[in-house]
Order: sequence, then C-alpha cells, then structure tokens
Amino acid sequence: MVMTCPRRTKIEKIEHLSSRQVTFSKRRKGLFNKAGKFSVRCGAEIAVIVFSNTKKMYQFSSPSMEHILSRRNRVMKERAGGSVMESPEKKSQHEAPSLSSDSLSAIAAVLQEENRALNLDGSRLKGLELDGMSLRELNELEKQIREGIESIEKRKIDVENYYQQPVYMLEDSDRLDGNTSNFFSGTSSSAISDCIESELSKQFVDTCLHL
Amino acid sequence: MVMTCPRRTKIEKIEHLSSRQVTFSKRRKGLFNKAGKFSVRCGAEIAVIVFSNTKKMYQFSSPSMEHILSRRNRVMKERAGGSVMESPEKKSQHEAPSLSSDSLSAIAAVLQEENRALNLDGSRLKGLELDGMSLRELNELEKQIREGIESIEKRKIDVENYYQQPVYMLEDSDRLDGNTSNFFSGTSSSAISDCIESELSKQFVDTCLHL
DNA sequence: GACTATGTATAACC
DNA sequence: GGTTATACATAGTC
Repeated sequence: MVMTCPRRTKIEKIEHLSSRQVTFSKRRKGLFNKAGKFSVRCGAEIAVIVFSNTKKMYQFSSPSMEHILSRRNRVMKERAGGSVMESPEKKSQHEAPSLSSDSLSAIAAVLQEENRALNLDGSRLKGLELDGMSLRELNELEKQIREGIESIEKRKIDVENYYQQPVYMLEDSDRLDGNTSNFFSGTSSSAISDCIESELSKQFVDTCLHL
Repeated sequence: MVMTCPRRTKIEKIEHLSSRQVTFSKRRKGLFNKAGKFSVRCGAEIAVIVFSNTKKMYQFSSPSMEHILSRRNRVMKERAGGSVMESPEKKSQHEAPSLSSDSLSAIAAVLQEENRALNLDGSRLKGLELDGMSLRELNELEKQIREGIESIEKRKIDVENYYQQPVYMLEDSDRLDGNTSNFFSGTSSSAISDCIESELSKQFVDTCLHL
C-alpha cells in the first residue's frame, strides 16, 4: 500500500517541468470535462481557451467557438456602446463623423476575421471543412443541424398551409413562425457590421478591436 | 441526519428552472476557481467565457481576456495561412500600399454585405430566419442540410476509427481530443475577401489586429 | 499510463 | 447562503 495522495493545498506553480506537464494534461482534461458537463447540465454556452507553457493552444467550447466569440463580441459592443453613450444627452446623436483611415482599416480587418469565422461556421453546417473537429464537436454540430431540419420541416408545413388557406389565417401563421426563432432572436448581422452602420467614433472602434 | 448528496451521475439538463440557476452559479464559481488554480499551478494562460440560459455573460481569464483572444487569433491566422496552398511568389508580396479612405469604405461596405449574407446563410442552415423562403427554397435548403449530415456522420466514423488507432497515433489523437483544431483550411470567403486580404494583410491585420 | 489516498466540487437539504 | 454526504478530480507513486 502506497502513500499516494495530493496532500498539497498550496496553489503555486509546479517546479519540476515534467510533472508540471503531466499535471497540465490531467487538469486540462478535467477542466474541459467539467466545462462540458456544466454546459449540458445548465444549458449554458461555454468556451475555454488554454495556452500551455509550451505555447500550444487547446480549446473547448459547447457550441462552436466561433459562435461564442461572436456572441461575446456582440455583448462587448453593446457594453461599449452603453458606456460610451453614458452621457445624459445620449439621445442626441452627433452627426455621424467620418471615420479615419485607421479606423476603417481596423474595421475592415475585423470584418474580414468575422467573415472567416462565419464562412467556417456555414461550411461546417454543410458538412464541409470538418477537419480538426473532435467527436464531441461533431456531435454538437449534428445536433444543431438536426434541430435546424426540424424547424425547416415545421416551416414547410406552415408555408404549405399558407397556400391552402384564406388570407385571414396569415397572421396566426406568422405568429407561429415568430415563435420558431426562439433561441437566437438577435440574429442581425454582427457587432462590427453594426459598428459601421452607426458610424461610431474612433474610441468605440478601439474598443471593438480589443477582441 | 439528512440524506443530502449528489447521487445523480446522469449528465442531463436540469429540469427545474430555479435549481438550474442556483446550480449554474455554483458551477460557474467552481469552474472559474478551477481554471484559476490550473493557470497558476501549470503556468498556463486560460480564458473562460460562459453564457447563462438567461443570456448573461460571465468571463474569467488568467492574463487579460484581450491578451488571450488576440493570441488565439494569431494562432488561427497562422494555421489558416499554413494550410492554404500558397503560390511560391506569394511570400514575397509587395509592400502593402496604403489605401485611401474611400477605397477602405468601399471595402468595408462590401465586407459588411458579405457578412450579412453569411449570417443569413448560417442562420438558415440552423433553421432560423426562414421568413420569406418559398417551399422550393426550403426544400433545397433541407436537401443541402441532409447532405451535410451525411458528411458529418462519415467524418464521425473516421474520427472514431482514429481513436482506435495504435499507440503511435496517440499524440495526434490527444490533440484531437483536446479539441485543438490543428489545421484550419483557410478558405477565404470570396474573391473580394482574397483581394482585400492581400491588400490589408501586413499593414492592417498584423499591425492593428495582432492577428 | 494505471492506481489510490486524499482533496475538492456539488446537489439536496436546512 | 450554509451544511453535508457523496461523487469526482488529482498528485504522487509504481
């Protein structure tokens, strides 16, 4: 019988390199596992990004990483907008100032990155570019797609009924449809797109950029 | 003496709303705490982003979130660049010429529109924003999605077989397991994006965005 | 990489 | 929000 145990309560960097590396692997696995259970059990969306000492990157996310990061971008943009417009006169919008070349290029760059992410998301929903996805991610993707099919089938029935029914049924049909998009209500483009639309100040652009 | 215990091994969504919310808080705290200790003990950089059912966002990160996300962007960028079949000349690119404000606005506008379209595409593949689609279009969409599922199922089988490979494959398998998307097929969105990519790459993407 | 003694997280109760 | 019985994670050893 061996005296094997984690007796240390001290949270400090592990000195010995090799044992630090093995601990890294174990804890990473544990953390990702915990994150996964958390997301399932609480219906939450979770993303975890880890960089090891050896510069290697690992990531876990419950829906896709791109999805969560873009959702975060949206939130950050809202917050930035809220805090920037904190002045009492926030209703009185300034005349949209033209953006500097720097801001524009920054925006273009971010848009480009968002495009890349959106493209990847879209491709994967079509079953393309699946390289590098874990089994877990694939299952998640498949689940999402199957939910999508259900919505589409429902919608098809609605549309069929629409053709077969007098006009006064239209409203109900639309209501039903409105309920269909329950989870992602705010699917209006992206944070950065909005950014351009409202032509916000350079200050805000900088906020956007600290993704 | 009460029989209080977490006897459930089943990992499924908690039914009751209020208990799900309290569990969310507890688990979130636990996860963040664990992430923090992990980062200290292993000298790793960690970022965690959580969205609750109630749409609230929480985040934890060991250095700053911005630092980690920008580091991730850099990695993704490298991977995308690495897997793209680059023409030999492409390495010796021209000195990025600075673009006029006007051209940048135009580029941004195009990107924005592209973004909008991509967003809509993605949403529809998820069964959202189906308003205004004809029956024929819906059928087309469904067909595409079903093809996607087939690819994914095939891919899942591949990945499963991958896991069953002998030990010498383990290193790669571990990377897959860690959800590390090791190679990103860097298919740029479109001709326009490609064009912009070359124009912007050095000057803006690298400099401004730290991609 | 498996084992296991011990530490830690947490689900149901108050 | 505190407590506690149990499930789970993990550090050290083989």
